Amino acid sequence: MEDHEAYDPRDYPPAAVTVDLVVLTIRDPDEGPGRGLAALTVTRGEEPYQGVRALPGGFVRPDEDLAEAAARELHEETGLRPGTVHLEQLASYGAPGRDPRMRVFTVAYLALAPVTEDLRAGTDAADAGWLPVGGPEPLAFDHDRILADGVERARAKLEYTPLAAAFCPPEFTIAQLRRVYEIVWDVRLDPRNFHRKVTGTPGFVTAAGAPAVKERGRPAQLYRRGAASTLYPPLLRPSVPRPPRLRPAPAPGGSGNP
Amino acid sequence: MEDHEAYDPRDYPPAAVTVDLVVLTIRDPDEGPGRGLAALTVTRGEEPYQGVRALPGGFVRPDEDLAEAAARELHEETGLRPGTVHLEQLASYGAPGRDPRMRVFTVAYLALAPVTEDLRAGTDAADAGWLPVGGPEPLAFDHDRILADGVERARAKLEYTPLAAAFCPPEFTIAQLRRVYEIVWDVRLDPRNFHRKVTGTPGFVTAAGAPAVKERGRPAQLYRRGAASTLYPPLLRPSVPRPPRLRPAPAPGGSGNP
DNA sequence: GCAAAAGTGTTGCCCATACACCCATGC
DNA sequence: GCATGGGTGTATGGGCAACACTTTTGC
Repeated sequence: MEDHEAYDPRDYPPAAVTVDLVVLTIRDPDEGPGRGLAALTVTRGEEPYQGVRALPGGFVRPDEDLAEAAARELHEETGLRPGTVHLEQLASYGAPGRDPRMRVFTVAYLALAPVTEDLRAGTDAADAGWLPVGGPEPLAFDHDRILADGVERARAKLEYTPLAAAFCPPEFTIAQLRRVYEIVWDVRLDPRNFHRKVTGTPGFVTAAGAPAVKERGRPAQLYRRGAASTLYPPLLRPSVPRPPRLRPAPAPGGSGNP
Repeated sequence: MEDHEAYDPRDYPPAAVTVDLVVLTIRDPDEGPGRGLAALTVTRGEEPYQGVRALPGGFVRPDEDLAEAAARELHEETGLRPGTVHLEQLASYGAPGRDPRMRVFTVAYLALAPVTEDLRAGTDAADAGWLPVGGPEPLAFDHDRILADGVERARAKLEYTPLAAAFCPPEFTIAQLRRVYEIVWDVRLDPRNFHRKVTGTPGFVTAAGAPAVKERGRPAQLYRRGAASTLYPPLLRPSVPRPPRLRPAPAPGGSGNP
């Protein structure tokens, strides 16, 4: 946009700007096999990559801001209304040749959808479906890279934001929330300490009036998402290996006291 | 890029994609007034916003990836070579009308430059200069918003990465590093605890051979940047007010023991 | 000696962990 | 009763803030 380089259309052949969506959800949070993170994908109907799964997305319209385009695409693909789900800008990708047809820049957005959402309500893409994250099937274009960036963003944000609740229905138990963390981080968390930590962090969750839901064992208290936008103190991933804290070494060449 | 919407040039009038740079540095780290964060700006030579300062930037060339374009612009504006400075993608902006001439999408990059760098070496923009962050002067287009996003990114990243060293010359003292934190976060840090914390975090800094530099008082040990890409444990901003940890309240409707 | 800055030792608090233990339900 | 899952109490260890104290220089 800066002007010390003039814009000459001959130097800059037509470029398209699209919005691609990384929509993540958690499947079968209580079941053993098949449970895990899944991403929304559509099967491409034409070349290139015909028949290959890709992230949903589309062109940014002339009257739209980027976030508006992302929200519109999300609604078209899933029927989810913005406000219901978390939606944030992820990153942009624009390597030459990433689409063989023309120069295409894409702005990727990350959305987190509740576990129970049914895709089929209002979707305009009947070929849409959830694809387990980390599977062997490669996506079209550079979408594997975009998906990996989205997953890593989600993993990191669970640490210092209450975003894990975005994977849960409006009312949820602490154990459900814990399973979100365990699945996304691929770790085991102590149920007792997790409970205390979550209920003790201001604004993370608020107790719902309904006292309990019954399945097996003692009924659990239901909670709703709290008002906080960041968690203090954060929940740090135990997966990162913690190197032993270094003793501040005496500086080399320093005048030690032998 | 997805294909369930065909691309029709009549629906999508020419769009340009640019890269804008938020280059931050710290001015006068030891002096009182005038010290603080500063951003690289250029004065616009033509309409719109003629004579107004703006972030440096330019068009992405057909054979360039986004990161390459950002590195090229950075070199053109400052003479800094990639590898010398930290450069990362920040966010993208594309509201309709943000440039009155045409639809312009911009991918912003954040760069952190050492304190002592002299701009004039190799710059092609003689009208470039450092503008104190937070001053009253508004920037052209939506660049105030982009700059604010860049500053917030830098503030947040100092917590869990060794990026503060990017503001320092190759060899620096712990006190210099502490002043970076104090300026960027606008807080006071205890010199003793900061020293212990930095030297005790694996990979943050490594002692340089040269024992000391003399100014006033006892000469300080010199350090270089370490190999770590993330800090564990992180240095948390004391500026965020810490609400008292909640006692996990007995759930309402729960069967308390009165 | 005195001021100034670098760097160390020490203490107390808070938090995270680990785990023993109690509570409430279905069968 | 017994299994199952929800939730609390408590001991232990470690990081961090606070601050007294020592070291090394310029004046």
